[in-house]
Amino acid sequence: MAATTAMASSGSSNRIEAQPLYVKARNIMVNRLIAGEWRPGQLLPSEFSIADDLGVSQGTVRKAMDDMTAQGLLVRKQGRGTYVAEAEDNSILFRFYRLTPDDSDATTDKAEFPESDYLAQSQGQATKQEQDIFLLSSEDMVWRFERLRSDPLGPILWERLVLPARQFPDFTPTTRLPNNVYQFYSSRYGIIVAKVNEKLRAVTAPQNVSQLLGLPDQAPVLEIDRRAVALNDQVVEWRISLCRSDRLHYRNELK
Amino acid sequence: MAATTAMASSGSSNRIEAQPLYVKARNIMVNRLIAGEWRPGQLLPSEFSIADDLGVSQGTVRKAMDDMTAQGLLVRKQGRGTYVAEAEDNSILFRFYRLTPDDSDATTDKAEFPESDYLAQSQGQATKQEQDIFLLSSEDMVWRFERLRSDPLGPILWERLVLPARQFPDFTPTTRLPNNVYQFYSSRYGIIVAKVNEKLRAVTAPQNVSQLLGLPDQAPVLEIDRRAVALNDQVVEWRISLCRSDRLHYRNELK
DNA sequence: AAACTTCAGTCTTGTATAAGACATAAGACA
DNA sequence: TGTCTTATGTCTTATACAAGACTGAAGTTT
Repeated sequence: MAATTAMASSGSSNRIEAQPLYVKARNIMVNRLIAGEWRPGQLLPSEFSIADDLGVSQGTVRKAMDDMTAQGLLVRKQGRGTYVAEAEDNSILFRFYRLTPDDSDATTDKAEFPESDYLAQSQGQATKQEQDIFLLSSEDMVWRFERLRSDPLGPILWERLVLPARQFPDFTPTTRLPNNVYQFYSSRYGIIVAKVNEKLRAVTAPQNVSQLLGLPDQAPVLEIDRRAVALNDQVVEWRISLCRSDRLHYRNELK
Repeated sequence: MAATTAMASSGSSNRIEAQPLYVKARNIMVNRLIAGEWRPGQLLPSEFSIADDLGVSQGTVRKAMDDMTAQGLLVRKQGRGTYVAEAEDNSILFRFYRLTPDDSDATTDKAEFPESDYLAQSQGQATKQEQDIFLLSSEDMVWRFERLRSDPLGPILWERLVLPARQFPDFTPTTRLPNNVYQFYSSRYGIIVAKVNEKLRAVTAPQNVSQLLGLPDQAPVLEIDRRAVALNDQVVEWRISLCRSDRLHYRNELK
């Protein structure tokens, strides 16, 4: 082991922080991701060189990376190296997309990713609720989108999407979100979405929505309230979707 | 290393199966769980003794166990040993229970586990659909339950539950399921539920259900179609729940 | 001369093992 | 009864080697 380095405390000092080396290593590396020092798609230094940098062995760095890989943060390729995951990796396009046509039974048989029609897009001051969600003050601005998403058979869902303006500085009232937003956040702004929290309810569709979706009046639809949170635990996106439930369902696998 | 054992192939035979030792070890151990050789709650032999048994090193066995622990199959306790997980471990009571009152915001603030009132219970021949789900023949029998589940504030959901009779030989028309069924399957029959697949829809409640739940006629409710699958990939439980969605929601966290 | 193949060297991640640290429980002993 | 010792577990770290992937030199063919 190296003589004197950042991590190798080695002095059995009276510091209370009894934390395994690989946990410290993981924290350091995750912080580099948060800080944007390592950006999505980037090739990381090799396990050996990181180990050398941190003053630990390759196995320890590797164990730290195990967690991050399992979490989907990193992607390893034997013989080539380890990359910061992009939203497209791992067929992760569908990681957060749970809607499936009723007929396709196989779990692997994925639906097409729906297209989007934009109904409205505007910037405005954050409402009380939005301030709570994004931890903003009353002067802060947010972007709001309304769009209708459809697959080849017709409209699937209506959704309202809110983003804190600060995180997306170069937006204009005419910039459209791409189809895969998390890929977009990742590649363009370096925002890594670590998880999303969803709340599902069954509600009766408002008249305008049921019309847009081509559903009868008072039809029941699935309401999905989703908050995407980044690695630093900040909410970076809030969306409410109203999904038709007559030919689609929300599929979930719990382990 | 031991001289000649089951796993240490060592012969460099022309078999194509190039599988890492730790994968083989994991398969062997999972099979012991499936076979019931190791039952839920049981203390496993130590990593060293298993390693000795399989003819590999402790580290390899440990790596195999890492996966199983992450999967929730095993529970490790430093200094004591490794146990086969019980359904109650890991506050796993709520692992498959995703319904939360609207007011409780914190993810850790768990709702009370609801009580059950049984409306019907009977044994009968498997329908076509049930044969498909459980891979049964037309003569095979199933148990069917109907129950109303309530929390202190009143009824929450109505559900119909189907079990293949073969798996639960000592059932009678009056035996009630305990509140935590997966704990029950595990401790009594050694059936380890590895995962559950759920399909969610928004539907209008049938009149009898809306009455039972105290909802207005035509109220939208959340329909949850759940299939619990055991370690051997067999479906061991099928249930359809209709949940009130006015003061509860289904919460999901995707990583 | 240009294009292709082969192969060795060197980089990477993946696998297996060993040794010691740390945690817990049970018996020895004052 | 309380403390110490010991045995037996898991947990952490390090090391050695295997296997995949790229690079470039050397040879071969066209």
